[in-house]
Amino acid sequence: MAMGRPRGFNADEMLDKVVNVFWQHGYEGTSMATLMAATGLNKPSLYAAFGSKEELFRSALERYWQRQGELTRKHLDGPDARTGVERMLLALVDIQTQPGLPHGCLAVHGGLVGSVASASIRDELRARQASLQTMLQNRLARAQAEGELASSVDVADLARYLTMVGQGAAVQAAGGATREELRRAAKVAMRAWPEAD
Amino acid sequence: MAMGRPRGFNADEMLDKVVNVFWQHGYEGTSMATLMAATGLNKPSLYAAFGSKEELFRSALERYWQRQGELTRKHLDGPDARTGVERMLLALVDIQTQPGLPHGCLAVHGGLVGSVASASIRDELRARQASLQTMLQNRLARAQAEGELASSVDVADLARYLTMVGQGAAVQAAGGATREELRRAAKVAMRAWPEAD
DNA sequence: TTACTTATGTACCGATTGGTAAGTATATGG
DNA sequence: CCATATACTTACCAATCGGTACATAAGTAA
Repeated sequence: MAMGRPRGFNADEMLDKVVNVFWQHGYEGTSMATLMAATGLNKPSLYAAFGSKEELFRSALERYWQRQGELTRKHLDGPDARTGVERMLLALVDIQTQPGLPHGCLAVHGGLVGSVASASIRDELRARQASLQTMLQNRLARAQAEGELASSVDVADLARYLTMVGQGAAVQAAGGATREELRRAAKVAMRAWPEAD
Repeated sequence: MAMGRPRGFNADEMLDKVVNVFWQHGYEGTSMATLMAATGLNKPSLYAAFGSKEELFRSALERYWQRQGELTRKHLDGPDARTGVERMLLALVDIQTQPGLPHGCLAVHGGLVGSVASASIRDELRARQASLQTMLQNRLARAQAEGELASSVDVADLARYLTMVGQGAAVQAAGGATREELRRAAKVAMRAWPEAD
């Protein structure tokens, strides 16, 4: 069997570059021409390696989500829920303000607006955010079962609040807030943590 | 002097419709064809009445900002900073979850991502958000001068945190969170208010 | 009615969008 | 060396983008 000509680029490296472009400009703000410039590939190579623009975005999102998720989710298994959540918020801030990378959160960026044509993309991005909120809520429910949180605490409300803080931090980061500013803001946010009773 | 044919529509009413379209889909997610469908006008009428798409967006933003700003800024003059800020957050939530209108905040929606071509639009939207943050900070500084806030409080940090909460609420609202859910989240957020010492 | 001025409807512009057909280059397996 | 299979390059596709030229409709001032 003939093997055919090998491709002249590393698909994984290229996907990383694609992630950054989508991260910075969003799905609709990124054109195939932009991706060609960022990767140095021409269009047929991109399509052959990754499929359509939408498939390419989903692949990029998957990579982004896994990479950044590893850096955040692990913190929830901290010594207690409070410090776990605080560390997770701080890790989120760090991700959103990495030097040399786009600031903010890819999932938040694309989940807000867009033409009707890209509605399914928005739905997926929102679903990702919701899954993170659910994960938080589960951690809080566990803390409540273990007695760390009072039974009077509404873990759904608290999880929504914490998610909101993370999303707000993404907006701030995209708008130019610095890592230190956001770290301090995250610590202010933690003051809303329910007092032990 | 001949007066010419009068226009067959009310420009102010049409601008309101335009506001809603930009609010829902953002600047780049909205095409002139979408605006034609939403207003019932044809392209030359839109251009004659409002100028280019960018000018039309800026007019819509100005209208949006003034309208919603009236509903929020007034609360800052409440009996004290704490209740003023809380009322403002709740008013913000109400705006972001009005029935029959797009959910979220027009300024937050468009301020995150987009192609390089629309960078000046993003800059303006971010500037609006920053101005709100500054207004909040000024109110907090006044409260500090009046003794309502301890001198140890960093009003810049607190203002950034509160802005972040509002921006996070916009993300949540765009993602489908209900008014009641966000009202409860806003009350959780207020627990971070510095204790009187 | 006539002259003039502005609004509207249609049809178009060049540029860009996502996506692809077809020819050529470069590897492997026989 | 040869056949085959895959990748790369160029050129192109229809559709849509924001924006406009031009002809016609509809009003006012004389």
